[in-house]
Amino acid sequence: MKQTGRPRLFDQDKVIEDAMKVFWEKGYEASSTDDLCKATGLGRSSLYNAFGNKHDLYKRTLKKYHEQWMAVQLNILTQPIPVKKRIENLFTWSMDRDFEKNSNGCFLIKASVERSQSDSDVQKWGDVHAKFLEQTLLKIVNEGIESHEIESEKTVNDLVQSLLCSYYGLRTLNATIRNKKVAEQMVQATMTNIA
Amino acid sequence: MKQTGRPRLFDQDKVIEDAMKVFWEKGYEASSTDDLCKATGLGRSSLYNAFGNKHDLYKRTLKKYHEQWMAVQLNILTQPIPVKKRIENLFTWSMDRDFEKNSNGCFLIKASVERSQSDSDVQKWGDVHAKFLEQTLLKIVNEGIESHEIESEKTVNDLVQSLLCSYYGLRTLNATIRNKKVAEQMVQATMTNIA
DNA sequence: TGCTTTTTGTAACAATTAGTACAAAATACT
DNA sequence: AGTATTTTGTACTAATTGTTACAAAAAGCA
Repeated sequence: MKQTGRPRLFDQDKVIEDAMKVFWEKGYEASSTDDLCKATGLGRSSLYNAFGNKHDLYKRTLKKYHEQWMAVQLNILTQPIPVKKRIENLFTWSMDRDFEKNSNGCFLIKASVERSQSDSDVQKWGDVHAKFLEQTLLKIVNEGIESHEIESEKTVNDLVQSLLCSYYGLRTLNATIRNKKVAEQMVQATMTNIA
Repeated sequence: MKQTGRPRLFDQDKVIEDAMKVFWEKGYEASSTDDLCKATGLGRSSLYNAFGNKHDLYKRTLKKYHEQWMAVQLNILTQPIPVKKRIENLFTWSMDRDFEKNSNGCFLIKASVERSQSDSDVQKWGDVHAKFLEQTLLKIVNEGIESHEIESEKTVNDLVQSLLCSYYGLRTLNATIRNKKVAEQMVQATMTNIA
């Protein structure tokens, strides 16, 4: 179903991705519409015509981020390798992202800490992302218990909650301490909890 | 040593505290100098005359926050009660702060996630606060091991890193999920790791 | 009483902010 | 070719931003 009217000169997905980088790096408040225009290459008219306003565009970036990384994390956690190794891979993968050049950590964590109190869209996507991770971990920890890969006196719930907590802690500390050696120790320390 | 000149009509400490609330709630970028004037009751002249500029005032609030809560946390962790109970108290105390009305979590965590990448003062105080917590935990976990209160095959370091990670994770998740029941479960799950 | 010093209130500054008005441009359909 | 529809570029808005200028006010000291 082709549209009538002048065709767009830009790729919508690419623009959302470019805008995401701006919000990710600077945060919502510190990102000006001018920054967004420059980063996306769009003029103000095109940006407002296509996305409504700054906050609507922000929402699109949150959704896109969630969908992208949910897929990646799900992939890591469903590989045909031992459960513990998969979990460790999730942690080392996150750590590697956190220590890439110009990394700003996890966009959704940053957005949640900055704004979830005052922005229900941020609240929603932060929540969705955390719940997804929790459910996925629950599934594979159960898998590990059934296959006797994981043997623990703790309940499945305790194991999962503790892992989720460590995951968010690692990513937050990586933004604070910024020391890869320390991060690696934390991953190892976390793994001892599902020994 | 009394100063010459017109005396101040305000209490410096009170002003820093009021300004802290603004930065804490809105973040640095979203806090306008007008917000700061209104919250502190000072005119623009007085504020700039006394604190230089917005960022210098921000620095004062970071320092004050660190010093205040460091004292509280240290007090919790050095009570004459079992080590495990002290650690649990640190977690429940933090959780209670996170679920107070209009809570914005830990100011330093929020500031670090928002700005530590681009603001060396935030970086510094976030780092100092984390290191303080780490060192204090190290001291009392050692204490717990020597008194045989804590018996674990894990190294002291692993225990401490895991606790620190869980602490930051809990506080970050409390900003994201905002569910006290879940938070309580996480504290319990964390405590099973130093069983 | 004057002189110095500091604080205070008012007014202003240039720059930036998010968002809009409007006409020209580019397409599809008739 | 002409019309409808959408996108685009330029210019603009009104409000807000952080910061400063300056004179009046309030104290100590001579």
